[in-house]
This record gives sequence, structure tokens and C-alpha cells, in this order.
Amino acid sequence: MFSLVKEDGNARVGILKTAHGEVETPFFMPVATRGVGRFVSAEDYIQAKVKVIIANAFFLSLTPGLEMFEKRGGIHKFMHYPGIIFTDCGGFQMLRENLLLETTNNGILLKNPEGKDVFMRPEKLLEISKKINSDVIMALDCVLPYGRSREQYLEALQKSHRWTKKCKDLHSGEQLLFGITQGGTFEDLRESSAKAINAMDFDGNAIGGVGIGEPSELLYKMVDISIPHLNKNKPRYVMGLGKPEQIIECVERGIDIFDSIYPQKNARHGMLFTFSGIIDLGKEIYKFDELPIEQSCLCFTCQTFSRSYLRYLLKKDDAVGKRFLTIHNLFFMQEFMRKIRESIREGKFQEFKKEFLRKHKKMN
RNA sequence: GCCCUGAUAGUGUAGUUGGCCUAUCAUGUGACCCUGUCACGGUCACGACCCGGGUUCGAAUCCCGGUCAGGGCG
Repeated sequence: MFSLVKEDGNARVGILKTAHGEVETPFFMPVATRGVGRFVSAEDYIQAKVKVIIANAFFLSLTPGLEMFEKRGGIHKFMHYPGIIFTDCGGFQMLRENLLLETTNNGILLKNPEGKDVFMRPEKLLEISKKINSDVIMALDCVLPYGRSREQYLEALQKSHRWTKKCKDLHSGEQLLFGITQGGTFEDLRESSAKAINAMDFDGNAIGGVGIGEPSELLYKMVDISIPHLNKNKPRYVMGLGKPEQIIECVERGIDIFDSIYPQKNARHGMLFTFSGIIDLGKEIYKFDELPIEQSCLCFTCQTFSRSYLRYLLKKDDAVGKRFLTIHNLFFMQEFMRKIRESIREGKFQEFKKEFLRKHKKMN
């Protein structure tokens, strides 16, 4: 399932094997909550060299509905994407006030914008996930917003561990199952959660409940505390991180998997990542600029369009423009991760990191 | 040449029985933000009463003159 290929400090390159092929870690997967990424298609993913995406079991169970997956033979055929697909569990939706109704000892009552409320519990999650037939199932966790009390995090952690364990007990078959740690920003809770989840022996271990408003230093601290207790021979995943500098800091600490809406959402608003720094395409200086976003970039957008045209589409609020901008950031993230892996393989991760961070700031 | 109508941020506008206008809204520009459901998103800042004179305690608002624009008549 997972094997290490090379280590450079705590950073490592590995291979994750799934029912739909294998992928090198560390990798970044874009978010396709309802089986589609905003403004991009499965074709766009392929062209942008995206090997893995993450969808959401909760939302997929609402529409198109589970019968669709049973009839079509799972999510891969349904959305016509041949790569690896993770599915998230619905735990993160606890942070959305408009979705969370309540939590009980057994699960989460979520508001369904399209019909009857859904009680998400381990049994239901696994039933859904089996029909969707994703490659990796994220076990059900209990997530609290940043800034709650220790008592609240402790109570949530007990629920989280109960649900996660239940998922593990119920699980069987070819799909991989990852557990998720919690504990807010409390060091002792993070440590005990990492130990508990690790002991449940999942196919991979995720750190959850971070990147939700806490300072980056606190995030790194939580990762530092968790890592020593998470089996080195299994993939480690920090959920929800999409800022390149956070990703590279976490890779340095031994994290293998990332996901986020961040690169896509910001692309649509004119923030483009390049290896020379961050471009804000909204700036007037790009009005008559015939250069691509990034001259060395091989993505479809950079090979085809000038910044001035892309800026024009951005200002026009045009959906096609949003697609082009998204494609660039998707491609950038894949290139970014590829370069990280290459540097680890060559034993030059530190140099790469230093050089990347030196350039990785806002241009203009 | 005469008459009528109008003139408010870069653009389009609200206000025009005088005070509550340090002037509305949209767009624009600038800054910051966006992290396991991503709205064509959010927050903040910048930016205007055509010019001159008058009435009045007080004028974007009323009066006079001018300029410009549109329309009408010669």
C-alpha cells in the first residue's frame, strides 16, 4: 500500500498504491466536493497532471444519489476521471454553521440543503463510500472550530476516536481507510490523539482540525507533536492545507499528502502562483502585458494566453477565464510537488525549500 | 441668432418643495483576505455636486451671468 523510496531529513518520497493505480508522495490533491472541481473538468485535471483528487462522501450521497454510483460502477466512471480519488467524510462540515445541526455520541446531524437532514455516522459513511467506490476513505472525525476550550476539544476528541474506531471495525475490502487525529491546539490532546489513531492501524494517518484560522506557527507545532507518534511506514496527511509555504514546511516535518481549495479559489480571484513569486493579476500593470503568467510554465493557460487577456477575463468575471486561471494554479501545485519530490530524491530538499521560500512572496 | 432641457467620483447614477448631504448605489482603482462544501466571494480605503456671482443663519438644491451638451425654431 505504501512504501518509502527515499528520505532526506524527515522529508520523504514514497509510493502509495491504490485500486486505481499508484502515486508518488508527497502529493497535493485538489478538491472536487461534488464530483467536479469548480470550473474544471476531469480532462483539465488530466492535462494539468493531477493524479489524485478528493471528493466528499456526504455531498455525493445527496446528489446525484447513491443509485447513480451503483448503476455507473462508482465515482471514477461517473465523473470520467481515471486517477485516484479520496473521499472526505463530512466531519469538516461541522465547521459550517449552516450545515451542522448537532452532534451525538454516535455521529453528526447535518442539514441537507436538498432534502431530509442526514445523520452521518460511521455505518452510513462506510455504506456510502462503498457505493461511491473511492480509493481512499477518510474515517469520520469530530471537528471543532479554532479557539474553543480544552474541555470542548477533549469531549470532541472522545467522540472522534469512537467514530474513527467504529469505521475501522466496520471496514473491509480493497478501499483504503485513513484515520484522522484531532485535539485543537492543545499539545497533550494532539499527542494522545496521534497515539490513539496510530494504534488503530489505519492504511494512513491524517492530522485534522488545522488550517482553520490558527497562526501557522501553532499549526507547525501541532504537526511536530503528532509526527513522532504516527507510523513512519504509513502515509501521513495534513488535511486542508493549500498554501505552498505551509505545504513545504509540513513536507520537511514528514507529511506526505495535502489537499485544499486554496489554489483554485485564489486563482479565480486573480492570485496566481509561480516559481518567481505570487502574481496578483488584478493589478493594472498587467493590462497590456503580452507575457504569459509564467514564462517557463508548460500549462495549457501559459502556453496559450497572455496576462493581459487573462486579466481582461478576470475583470469581466468570465467563467471561461476562471477555468484558465484555475488550470494554471492546478498545474503549478503539481509542478511544485514534483520539484519537492525531486529535491528529496536528490538529497537537496533543504536547498530547494530555502530557494523556494526566498522567491515565494508577492510580486509587484 | 432665439427658445427649451440638462450638467453630481474615471464611467453610469440617487438626491433637486434649501438644513438630517462631512452627498446614494453600481462599476472602477488601491490594499488586505480566502485552507478536508470553492458562489461570478469578503473587508477596508480612494474618488464628484460645470464655472463665476447673488439670496440666505444655511445652497448640489433658489436667482443671475457664463461655458458645454442634446433638442426645437429661424
